[in-house]
Amino acid sequence: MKATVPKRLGYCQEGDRNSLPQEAVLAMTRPKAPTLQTVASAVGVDVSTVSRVLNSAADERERWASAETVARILVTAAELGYRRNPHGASLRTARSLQVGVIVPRLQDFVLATIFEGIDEAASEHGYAAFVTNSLDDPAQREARVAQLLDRRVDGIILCDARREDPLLRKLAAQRVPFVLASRTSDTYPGAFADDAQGGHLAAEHLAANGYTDVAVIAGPDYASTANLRIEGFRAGLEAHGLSLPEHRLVRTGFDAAAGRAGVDQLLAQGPAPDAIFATNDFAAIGAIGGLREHGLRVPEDVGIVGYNDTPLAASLPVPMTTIRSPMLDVGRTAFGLLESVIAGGHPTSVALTPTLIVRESTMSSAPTPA
Amino acid sequence: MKATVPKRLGYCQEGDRNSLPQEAVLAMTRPKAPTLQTVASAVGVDVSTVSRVLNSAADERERWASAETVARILVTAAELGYRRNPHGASLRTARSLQVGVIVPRLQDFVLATIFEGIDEAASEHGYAAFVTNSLDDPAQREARVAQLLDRRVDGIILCDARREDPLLRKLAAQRVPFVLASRTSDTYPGAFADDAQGGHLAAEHLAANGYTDVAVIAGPDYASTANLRIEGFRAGLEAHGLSLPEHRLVRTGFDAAAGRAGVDQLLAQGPAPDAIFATNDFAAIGAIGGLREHGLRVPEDVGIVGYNDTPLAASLPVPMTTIRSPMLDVGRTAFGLLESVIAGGHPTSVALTPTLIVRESTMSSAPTPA
DNA sequence: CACCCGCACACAAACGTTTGTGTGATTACG
DNA sequence: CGTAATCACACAAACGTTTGTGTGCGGGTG
Repeated sequence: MKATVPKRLGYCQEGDRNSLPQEAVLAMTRPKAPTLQTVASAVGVDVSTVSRVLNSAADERERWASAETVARILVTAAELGYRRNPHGASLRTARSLQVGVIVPRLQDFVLATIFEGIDEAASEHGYAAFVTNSLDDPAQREARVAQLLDRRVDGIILCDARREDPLLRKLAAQRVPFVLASRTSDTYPGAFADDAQGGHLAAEHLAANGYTDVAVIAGPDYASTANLRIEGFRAGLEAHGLSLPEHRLVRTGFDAAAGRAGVDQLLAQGPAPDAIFATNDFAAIGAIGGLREHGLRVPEDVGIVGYNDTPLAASLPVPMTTIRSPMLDVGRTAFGLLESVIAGGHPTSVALTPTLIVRESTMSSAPTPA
Repeated sequence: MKATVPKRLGYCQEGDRNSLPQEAVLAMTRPKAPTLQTVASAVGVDVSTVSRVLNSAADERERWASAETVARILVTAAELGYRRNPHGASLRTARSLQVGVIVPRLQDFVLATIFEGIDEAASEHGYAAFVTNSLDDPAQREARVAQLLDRRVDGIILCDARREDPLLRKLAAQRVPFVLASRTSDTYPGAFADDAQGGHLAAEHLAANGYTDVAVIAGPDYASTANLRIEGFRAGLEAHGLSLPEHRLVRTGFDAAAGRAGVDQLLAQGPAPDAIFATNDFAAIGAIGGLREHGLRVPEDVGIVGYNDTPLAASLPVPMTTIRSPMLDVGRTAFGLLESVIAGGHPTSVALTPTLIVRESTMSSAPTPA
């Protein structure tokens, strides 16, 4: 009997199953899917012919069978509801048409969006995409990568790369196809938003609006995104004759709690700055909360610039100036790069351009100039 | 040629590959993974023995081979780095150890968290989980489910069920193992937060704090979550002698923009309510923004209760009262139920209890009673 | 001593594909 | 008209597992 089921899985016994009339049992069991063989014998040809016809592009089909046979194969496959069994195919071809994605945390809006882009592109190209959290923990990410490799994914997209990342070197040594997304590392190819430019835009905007004493609340220093945004921001300030002194830069994290903590740190060191650039919208929201707790108002007392243009930014009590980065495209592009690597190519990284979205959080003077 | 790659992504041609010396090319190619056969001949036994030993629990192994053979198999498998090929296994067993998850949208913090729970549980049980968006669009979700089925997933978790859902009936008729999560529908089993109770808690809290004219901004009516929260809320109000008149209930959506729109709708109909219960934290944040635009302050003029206890809620300028629902557990439980269904069981739905988190957004009178 | 049983394995048959290599029949060509 | 090329297929061998069944051997029993 085929119906052996692992017992350890608290399997509802259903002793009645055997007492039912035969057809009832048959009705309960899922009818097994038609295979190439089913279609082949229905049409009266060999499985190989069916396989070739079904796997060819529409205009290539007649290379493998006569027009009439092609038609018969197509219609019987359709009416039998034939669907290729990916396990058989993958076993034969050693390609799974599956890719894995590692993100720091899927709860993070930015990463979720990037994955949406990856998933869209993957699905359009006949791939399926797995995603899992690494929680930015080296042990966890290594374990997750191992799981993906055990699943025989064709490639991996890493969204949690660090600078000097040993895991990447290991993957490269094992010739595992992979690309990066969101965060850069060394010279491995990947899809990124141009974070330096984003930082630059933020700085220019603040400088142009008369802010002179600006501070930055940034994410952890193992994330290239934070680093590049700071670098670009600093360069932008300097281009306008301003600077970012060390005590005006605090590094906390990417979430709201981190933003609040960042403000506490800044204010503990002296007077409040004119404006704060947070490298993440959520941190920015937390910062606004922190400022309020210290009796400071946005934008009257302190201007705020966030990053990513989360949907929230526009709907906040004080709509927030922020840098919009093309997260969905980062994801789509990353998948494209991975596909190229899988095909044996050596693509180069792609940087997508961010844009500045100006809203009220940096309008202390604009509406009613003092 | 398989190597068709979208040109738009500057894909490096690599004509040089053919000009390299033969060994160099061989060195570039990934060494093929050891199979059962590799291990078997290294040890000097049959593949079947290796398979049985490797697939048995530690204390069951000696049923299949002598202690010495078991040990030899184990160490050679380890030092060869043997990893079972899932395609071969799945082909044979007709089980993929993969499950699919359909969510309305992964960008939504709530759904991302539920998926995290599913993924955790799945991974612990040797399964891998796919997730994709349905965008709450019937055509899209049907297409996604079909893709999952084509991948031969062992079961599906649907987080976007609707009331009277034809897709669910279809799946049930085809005997596809599936469970629901987050949203209920008919009597299909699933894991949910007890949304009625959550609504009740919100109502009780508002009533107990002296609010009498309360309004609700809710999500779309095809989502059971919104409906149950409203139902529970209404019941809670009535238990305290209050009521929810029709014009105090507006249905928009789950995001910040929807919350803003909800406030506009409410205020267009007359005076502002005492308090607003939004069935989602993001909608609540949007509502706060909308209120501010109308010159109303939270909590001085209007109290706000959100839902889900998003991390943001605690760090908002005015920390928000909200209902915490155990999203991660919803995910974990959903996977457990699915596993049971896959094993042939008929589990019953599980409702997890939410808790009220009181913060400043409903403290107009509490700190300084008028 | 004949017998049976359990042990420790081996054998072999699938599962559903893909793809290299036949093979008859028809067509084309010199 | 003979030969070669082409067509329209069929055959068969993998890919790596899992699992039902077979088998020789040693030891215990009657």
